[in-house]
Order: sequence, then C-alpha cells, then structure tokens
Amino acid sequence: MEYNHREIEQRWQQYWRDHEIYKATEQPGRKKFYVLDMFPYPSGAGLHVGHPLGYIASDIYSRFKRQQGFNVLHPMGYDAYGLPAEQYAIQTGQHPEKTTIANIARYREQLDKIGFSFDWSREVRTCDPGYYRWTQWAFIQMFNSYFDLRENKAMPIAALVEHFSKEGTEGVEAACSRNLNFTAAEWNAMTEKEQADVLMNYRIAYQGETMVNWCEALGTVLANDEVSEGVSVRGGHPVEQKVMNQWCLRVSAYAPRLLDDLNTLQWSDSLKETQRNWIGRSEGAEMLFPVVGKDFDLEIFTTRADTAFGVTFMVLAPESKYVERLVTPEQKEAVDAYLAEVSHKTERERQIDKRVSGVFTGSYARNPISGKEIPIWVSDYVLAGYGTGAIMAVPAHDSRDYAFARHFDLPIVPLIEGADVSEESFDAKEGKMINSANDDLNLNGMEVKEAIAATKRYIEEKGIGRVKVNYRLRDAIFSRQRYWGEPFPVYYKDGVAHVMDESELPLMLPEVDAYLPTSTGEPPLGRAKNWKTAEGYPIELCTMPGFAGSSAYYLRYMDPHNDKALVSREADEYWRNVDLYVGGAEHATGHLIYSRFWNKFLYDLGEVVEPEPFKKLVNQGMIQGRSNFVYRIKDTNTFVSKGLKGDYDVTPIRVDISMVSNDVLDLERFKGWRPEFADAEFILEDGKYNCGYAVEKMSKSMFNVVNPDDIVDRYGADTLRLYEMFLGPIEQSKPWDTNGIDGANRFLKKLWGQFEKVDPADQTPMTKEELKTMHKLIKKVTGDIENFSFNTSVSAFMVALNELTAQKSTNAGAMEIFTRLIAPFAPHIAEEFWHRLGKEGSVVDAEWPEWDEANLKEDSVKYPVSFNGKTRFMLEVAADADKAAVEDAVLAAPEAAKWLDGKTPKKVIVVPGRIVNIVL
RNA sequence: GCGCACGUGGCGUAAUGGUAGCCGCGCCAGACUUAGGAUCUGGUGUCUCACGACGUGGGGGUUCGAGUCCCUUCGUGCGCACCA
Repeated sequence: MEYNHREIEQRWQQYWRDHEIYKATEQPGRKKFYVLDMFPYPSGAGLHVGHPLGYIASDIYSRFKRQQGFNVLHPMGYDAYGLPAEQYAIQTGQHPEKTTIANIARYREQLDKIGFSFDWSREVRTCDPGYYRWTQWAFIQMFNSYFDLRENKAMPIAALVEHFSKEGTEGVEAACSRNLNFTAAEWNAMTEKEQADVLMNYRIAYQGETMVNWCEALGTVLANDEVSEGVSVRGGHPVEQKVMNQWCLRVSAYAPRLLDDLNTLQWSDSLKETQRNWIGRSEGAEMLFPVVGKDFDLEIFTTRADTAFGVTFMVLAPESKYVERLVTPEQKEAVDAYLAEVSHKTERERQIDKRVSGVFTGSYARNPISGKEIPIWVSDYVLAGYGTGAIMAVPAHDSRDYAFARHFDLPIVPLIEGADVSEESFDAKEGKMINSANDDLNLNGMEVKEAIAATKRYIEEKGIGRVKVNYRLRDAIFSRQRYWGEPFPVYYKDGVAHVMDESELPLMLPEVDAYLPTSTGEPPLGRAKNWKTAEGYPIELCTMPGFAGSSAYYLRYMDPHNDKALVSREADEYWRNVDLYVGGAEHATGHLIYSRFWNKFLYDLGEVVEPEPFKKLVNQGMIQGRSNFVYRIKDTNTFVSKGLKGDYDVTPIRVDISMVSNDVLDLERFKGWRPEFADAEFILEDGKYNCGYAVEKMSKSMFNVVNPDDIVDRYGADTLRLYEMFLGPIEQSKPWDTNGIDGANRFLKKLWGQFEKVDPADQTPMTKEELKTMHKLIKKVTGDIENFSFNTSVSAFMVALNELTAQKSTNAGAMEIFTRLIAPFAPHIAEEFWHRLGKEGSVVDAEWPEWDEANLKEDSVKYPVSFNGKTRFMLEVAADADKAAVEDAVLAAPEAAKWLDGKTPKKVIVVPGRIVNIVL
C-alpha cells in the first residue's frame, strides 16, 4: 500500500480531536512542563511557511516532554489587537473585530493542518473582553501602586498617602518623575487636585508629559518607525516633536531587577546582551553646578567625574525646563529660533543629523570644583530623556563636546598626560591626570580610575553631588490615539484621573461610526456615544498599545476561563512559569522587556509566584523567500533559459514560484499567467527552461510566498514538519528552498515501505546490529531534542533507516522504537504505525525509550593510527584491550613498519576508543 | 563608534580538541521503464592516470594532535547608537 498522507493525517487529526488528546489539566504532584510559542498577530495574508518554524520546534519539544512523562501545557492564542486591522477598518468601514475574527479562523485552519499538539480549550484572544478585563485590571493595580526604592518593589499607593499625611516626603524613597519635597502640613493643606498631581508623580501607571512624534493630519502619536524624514510613512503628513500628556508605565523603576535577573535565565547570550544594552546601566555621579546670579543649581550626570577640572562649558537639551529660566533677554531671539528649528525635527532625524548646532543661553554657571565661570549652551546633541537633560562638557576628553567646542570656538583643556587634543579628543579612560587640582583636591598624577573614585568621594563630602547609577531604559508610553485596543478603565472627575472599580470590568470597547479621529482631533473613542461613567464622568479616549495584551498572556493560559482572577493561586502554583518559550528575537527590547516588567509587578503584589516569566528562551530564525526569475530578451517576447542568458541583452522578470519546480519553469502555466506572455517564446537548455533565483523577504509582491497549506496538501504535514526542521539550526535565518523537500518526503515514503515489510505480530528479538542501530538512534535523538538540534536528529533518523534497510531488518521491535522516537517529529505517520503495531491509546503518550550503552559497545575498535598527527592507517583492536595492549598492537602492525622506518617512537598517545598518535 | 554572533564542497549543513565534509539537495553513471517532477543501485572536496599531495576566510600561537582553544586581521549578519 502506498503512503497516503492525506488520508492518514486527516484520520489521526480527527482522532486527536475526538479524544481531546491535547487537553491539559492541573495534576498536583505530577511534574509539569510549560512550552509556549509567541502568539501570532492574525494578519490578513494568512500564514506562510516561515511562521510555523518555531511552532514545529516547540511542538516537537512538548511532545517529547510528554512522552517523557511530563504534564505538558502547550497552548496557543492570538495577539488580536493591532494596527493593520484598524487601517483596514478605516479604509473599508468594516469593524476590525470582524476582519480579526475572520483572520483568526483562517489561521486556525492552517495551524490545524500541520498537526500541532495545542490545547485549544485554553485559547486566548487579547481582544476578547474576558481576556482584556485582566489587562485593564493590571493597569488599575499599577495605577494604585508606587515603586519603593528601599524595598525595591511595588507597594500600595495608599501606604505613600499615609506617609505623606504624617511625615510629608521626609524618608520617602520612591521612583518618581520629579523629586518633590513637602511637609505633612503642606500635604494636608493641598487640594484634592494638588494631591492627585503629586501622587501621579509616583504611580507605576502614571500620566506624564512626554516627548512624542505627533502627526496633526492623522491625529495620532506615531512610533519612530512610522515616521521618515519628518513626515508620516503613511500619507506623507508632517510630523512634529510635541510634549503630550500620555499614560506611561514606570518600567524604569524595575531597571536594576530587570538587569540582575537576566543572570537567572537560560536565554541566548546575544539576547541577554541586547537587553543589557537596552537597559543600559552606567555608574557615575550627579553634580550640582550653581548658576551665576540665580538661586538654583544645574544638575548634571557624568561617568567621568575625574574630568571636572576640564569642564569649559555646559549644554542643556533643547527640551530642558531650565532653558527658559536661563536664557537672557539678549539671547532670547536666537534661542527661540533654535528651539523652533529643533522642534520640527523628529528624534530620529536628530540622531541621523550629526551636524553641530547649538546656541548660547547668555547665562553662566560656576564649576563647583575649579571655581571657574563657564557658559551654558543649548544643543540637540544632549538628550532630554537621559540623565538630567544637562551635561558638563569636557571637550578634551569627549568627542561630542570636542566637536561642539571646535565649532563654537570654546576652550579645550587637556587633563591627561600626553593626550594630544589638537586634532581630536582623547576619550579613553586611561592615563595620568594633569591640570586637575584645587585647594583641597589634587588629582594630578592619579590614574583615571583612581581619579574618578577620588572625585566622587570629594563631591559627596562637599555636598556638591552624589554617586549615582543611571539607566538608559525609559518608561513605556502607554497611550495610543487609536480605536482597536483595550480601553483604559479611567475616567476624569473635575480634571482628575480616577481608575474604575475592579467590579466595573471589563470596560467594553464601544462602537463608533468611523475609526478616524474626530473633527476636533480627539481619538476615535471621542465618537463613541455615551462614553461616560454612570455618574456622567467622561472616560479616557486613548486605548492601550499592542504590548499591553501580550504582556501577561502566558499567565492567562494557566487558567483561561477564570472570571475571578487573572490566574488562580492553584493554577499559578502548579504551572508557575514558562519552561520553554520560542519566538523571534525581534521582541528582545519590546515584548520581552514589558512582559518581564509586568510579571515582576504582579510578583511584587503577590499575584504570581515566579519573579521571571520565561525560564528558557529560544529564538527561531526567519525564513526568507526564494524568488524566481525569467529572462526576457530586450524588446522581444522571447525568454531565454538562465544558462544561456549571457548571450543576450535580457531583463530579469520575477515569476510566481508556483509556476516553477526545482528552478524549472512550467511553460504552459507561464503563458497563462499574464495575457502578454500568452504567445511567449522560449530558448531552452536541454529542453528545459531554467530560472534564476534570489533570496529576498517572503512577500506577495515578490511572488515568492509559500503557503504551508500547499506543502501539506502535496507532501503532507509530516513532511513539512521534518523538512522545516531539517533546513538547518533553528536559530538561524535561512531561505525557504522547496528544492530540498523531496528528500524529507522520500524519507517518509521509505519509512512507510520499511514498515510494510514488518509483521506487527512478530516477536523476534532484535539482532545485535538492530539493537545497535536503534540504541544509537535513541541516544542521538534524545540528546538532540534536549539541545534543540532538530536538523541533526532528522539526519539521524535517515541514517538509522538506511542502516535498517541495509540490514534487511523486518523486526517489529525495532519499528516500535522508531515509531516512539519519530512521534514528536511526524506524529501522524507515527500514530498510524502505533495502531498498526496493535498498541493501545495514542502514540502521543508512548513512553520515550531509553538507551542501553551495552548495546552500543563493539567487539573491536577501529583505531585511526597517526604519525605526528597525520592519520596513516586503520587498525582493528579488541574493544577490551587496555592502553598498553593497543600500543603494542599498533607498533607490531605490519603497516606501522613503513611509517616507523626503523625509528623508536618518542611518544605514543592512545586515547581509548578514539585515536592512536605516534610521535617520532 | 560600542556590543554580540558567524565564516567548512555547487547548495543547506555535520563533526565531546582525535579519520573534516555525516545527512539531504543538486549533479554524474547505471538499472527498471513506451513514458516519468516515480523508484532502486553506485559515484560525487580540489589537484593527480596513479602513488600521493592539498584542503574548514588570511596570518600567527598553544597542543602529540586545531574547523573546534588563544591572539591578530579581513569579511558577513544582527542589536544598540550623540546615553555624557
């Protein structure tokens, strides 16, 4: 009988559904394993063959763990809120929910065909009110919390209120937007609004003034990648930098813990390094520079306190609130002009444009260490969002300050012995200090590192600064002026933001008549009728960003239908956190930071038991497309095969890869593709038209999208699964190359053929050879799966089958082991074999076999014998021979005489079972 | 600029410091075929008729022995990027 993948796969998928084989339940006392894929955004284009790569890998792993006896949780769901559905809604007027649901149905259909072991009873959708009520719930908790720096955790804001009413800010150490100081009496005298403003400064979910890319025409904030050259990518409308009141999450408060706990995770070094980079810890000092003639100080952050004697000017970010207070009447016009110029640039443009620009404020500050008066400038090379938005400039030892000093002709004072600063700055943190002494601090002669430490001590003693660790990680902007997202459970009473009561959740996304901003520039929710609380207070018009719904979804899978809690204590204590998380590395500085933050916040509240959400993480590579080309001879309708195109002047034209097989063009289909090709003529090679190819992004416009449905239809899901794994290491990006898929399919057909030769009732024990082949395979595949090396395990199956074929094996026992081992990779064919072998139940629960080293032992070992490291001949020696015996056998071997050439070896190295090397 | 990966046949790749190239694709030859986008068998790093020599981006080092470890250099990819 022939291998009929269609019939087999359909039948067993039905069997799995009918028996709810993949349904997971909490079983206290039984060891659990949680395998998670990053859930997809269901786009209108459907899945292409790149999407399932990670899903196949995680599916193999979870099936493997299940066969090893673990209680496996392997869920799937949809990240259903997103911009494409909203854009489509704006264009067509169709409700984004409608298209999203249709896309989800399509995704589900495609996923089902591949035979994944997902527990669909736990599916979550971020746009489902039963799900997003918990996103809103978490937001309320964040609103009602502040971050206590002494406890290093989130605490109830009520505790802070109590503290304020008794002691004011005295003794408060909390993460905040600005440092505040007031007494209990002052607090108690504040109005409700004033108190609310103060608390907003401490809340973990807070409203704050933030610099954003604002597009007036679209009426929304845009992300940096949605803006190019000062205009919106969509529509080309002007975009400006604008300070707006936005909801934010105080992610920055968690920076130290997000950094430290990376060490507890089994993630790739590169991913951890990316996060470390993003969090950007730097040790330094904050110093106060008194402003001449004013009663306030400028605060700066520096990692090079040692260079304080070389500060010849200071620079403020254009957005710094000090600019206004420092600009003198004479300089006002120039400063205003500069600020106007800068505000028209996006942050991105400011980063790209490296030209030096800036303006003098007219004010001076006093260097607290050298006592010198120095001018204060404004320039956009100083970032408002990092440190204090102001710097002390040391042109001799910082290349940016150097460029600025050169451009505006400011003094440059070298501080390190031997540093030549006539052409460029000396940025290295090494060398001996010079020019660095005042009455009670002398750094001269010190190494840079000593000098940094000495200066830090000095400024702390003198009260002109303090040691400070700064982080680059910024708070997350949490508002979006969009429709298709979670509504904020926030209303405004007399201009003060209040969160709703948990009992009022979910706050349902209202219907609107259009998905565009209102005529007055309000977000789309401004169109909703009666968008008010029962008491008539207006509700927040922004919605939450994409990462809101994806930040805690792994928790919801543990207990997806619970309407009392995000996750019950019991379910959370059983499943705990994700043991293996598989997904793309592009989420390194987005989702994977937010999710860790969100989890830590819930951990602080005691809502979850684990401080980290994802123990082990594997990044699967991307699958690129492989486009095909035909070559038209210029000004003709004649196409020349690739190998002959050099003889003509040709134009390459992309052709749909469905018309091409193994780079050979189907001429008839090509003629039917486009009317202009109907009477095309061809110049062939060996009767074939060979196409060219290129590796590009997989996309519709390149005609190179491969739909997994087509592969499943033609070769079967098992072939697709094996082939995607066989393509190469899972973490590597690689082009999809349909040319190789026949190999995987051929293997399954051969395996099928091999099975046909087996009599399931035959009880004959395995021969020694069969035992060796199978136990070698068990060992290899077990190790490979643990190491996520699926390409090598697929190879191992091929080797084992070749060996069994060569042994003319028809042994049912060997086939049974093969079936158990290949079940995670090719579950349909394995299920078929399992039942034909007369086994009970599903192969999904077939116990994973163990190998016995005794079966791998040989009677004799073939040693490669080397002379001075170069292998000269092979010699078979009894396996139980000890080192000395092997050495004797080798030296006595007739082949050895030729290489020994009568000499006595200086040294003979015998590595048992591996090699013999003779040094002459 | 900083950080992190990675450079092996025509291609995808494999190799606990121990016979480099397993497995697959492609290609070549043969078998079976009226036919084959089918199947089976054998071959396939380079040079050489052969013996053999040379081969893991280049250069150096450690080692009895290096694709693997160290230094250096070139190249490719990714991440961050005016972060004081």
